Amino acid sequence: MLSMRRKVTPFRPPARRRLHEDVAQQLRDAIIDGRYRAGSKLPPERELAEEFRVNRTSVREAIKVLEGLGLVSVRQGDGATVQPLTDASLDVLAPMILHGGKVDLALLEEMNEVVSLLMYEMARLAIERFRSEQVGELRRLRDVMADTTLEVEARFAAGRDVIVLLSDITGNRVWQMLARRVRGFLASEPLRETRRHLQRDPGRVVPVIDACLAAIEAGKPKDAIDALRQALQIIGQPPSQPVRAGGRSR
Amino acid sequence: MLSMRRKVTPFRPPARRRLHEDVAQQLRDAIIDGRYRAGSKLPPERELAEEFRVNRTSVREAIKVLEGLGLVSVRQGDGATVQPLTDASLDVLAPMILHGGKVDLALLEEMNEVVSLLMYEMARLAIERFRSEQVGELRRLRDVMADTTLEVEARFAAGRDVIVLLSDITGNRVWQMLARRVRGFLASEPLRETRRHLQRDPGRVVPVIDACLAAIEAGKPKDAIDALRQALQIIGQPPSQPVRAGGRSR
DNA sequence: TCTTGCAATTGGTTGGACCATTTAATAACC
DNA sequence: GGTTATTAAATGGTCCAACCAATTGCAAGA
Repeated sequence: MLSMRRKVTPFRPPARRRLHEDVAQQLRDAIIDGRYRAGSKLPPERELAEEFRVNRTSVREAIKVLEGLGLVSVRQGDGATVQPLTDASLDVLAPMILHGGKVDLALLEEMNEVVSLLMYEMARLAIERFRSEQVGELRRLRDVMADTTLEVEARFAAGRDVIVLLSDITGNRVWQMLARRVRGFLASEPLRETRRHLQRDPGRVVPVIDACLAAIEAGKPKDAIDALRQALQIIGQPPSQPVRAGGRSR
Repeated sequence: MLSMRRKVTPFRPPARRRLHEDVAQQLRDAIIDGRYRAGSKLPPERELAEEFRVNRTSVREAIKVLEGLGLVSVRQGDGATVQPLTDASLDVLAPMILHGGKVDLALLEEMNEVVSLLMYEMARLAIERFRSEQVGELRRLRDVMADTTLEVEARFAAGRDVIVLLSDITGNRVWQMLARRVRGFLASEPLRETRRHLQRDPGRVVPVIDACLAAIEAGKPKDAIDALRQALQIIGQPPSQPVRAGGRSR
């Protein structure tokens, strides 16, 4: 039926990164894993530098990143104190969901509750403020998502772009910023890996888009919003069983 | 009638900050003000160091902060490229709303649309999942917000704590993280200044809380949610005219 | 016992040197 | 002349060593 197309470009981006990024990621994961508890202190910079076999500068830049994520609080003379994960930036959510190679399904579902509610409200506003000249781009993205001859990742990317497009339609800059953060979040490696694990299908939401487009063209935006609400019931809940179609063995 | 109590402690925390924080803030404001356009490049680190009269290290740490905020993208060999503000972290929203001493009322309203919808959905879930032993803390916060003998800022803080409390009641860690970010956002200096400018009243939402508490104790959570929805109409929209009562001249 | 002051710890800053990557100008080649 | 390889300049990344500044705890002294 649908041929699961192999990756055309099996290349991985070179893992060559900046030193402090590597250090920051390791420390970040250590905090997420609970190896450093909230309230406790990170080892002194000089000590970390020695352990990582790296200059103190790199450690400092790494800690600066952690501070920006709200994972630690740094005070001169005192050290870097680990903060509760609930106080951290949403940017750490992705590595929290997938850490140690395991998917935290409970957290994934909690994330789903928030994101789907968020996206529903945003889409609702977008439908109310829709202007006809914006329909073309939405239709184009829909076609990409539905095209099973394309790579899975490209189709997912189109789905994420729909989110950004809807935010642009709202004409609200805060929705625009939020949507772009959500896009980045969904495009992050941990979330991709999670989707691979759950074997999600990018075409899942195409019927919803079709229903909305049809309703809008029929001049019945209310129906489009209803279709969205119904979709929440479907998309909001991860399938209890992995999708069966086209299963890959690994 | 109600005596606008003067500040008991007129002390300001010493503005002694880390160098790179100051540099980061200046650069951040420059980007927000449009002095550096999206797509253009920041001056080289060495140049900035000279201009700021600081060491290159401090400039680097500042740029690292900007990178974490998504304001610039740094590539070795090439410089630091300014990113569109829509791609930045929500953490820059506060200084965007109040920059150059002026409040961007349009952006403030856009923020309000998003935040009030967000908080409404979260509160709705909280009401559905409410457990009786959690009512005490909510009532305590309500009393603080209603107590006009307290400092205005303390009453606002209680209001922000309500948000966090509601997120805890949902039992959803992502709502918890989101609520704490919102609290930090609302507690930021630009937002405080904005509230001072608009002369907002911390007691505004007390009737809403009372209505919800009453409905919950009456075993009618539906009514509580209805009260919330009605409150959206009131709170969601900033008053077109500044509040008249107790007006300060300046 | 309490206060004061000192010293150790730890983050913050500096200056300078050198490495790695990117870009553009330049030279070599066809 | 146009294309490709080379080189050099610009710029961020890392390292080193030293010193400054804030915090904390301990010890001496009142």
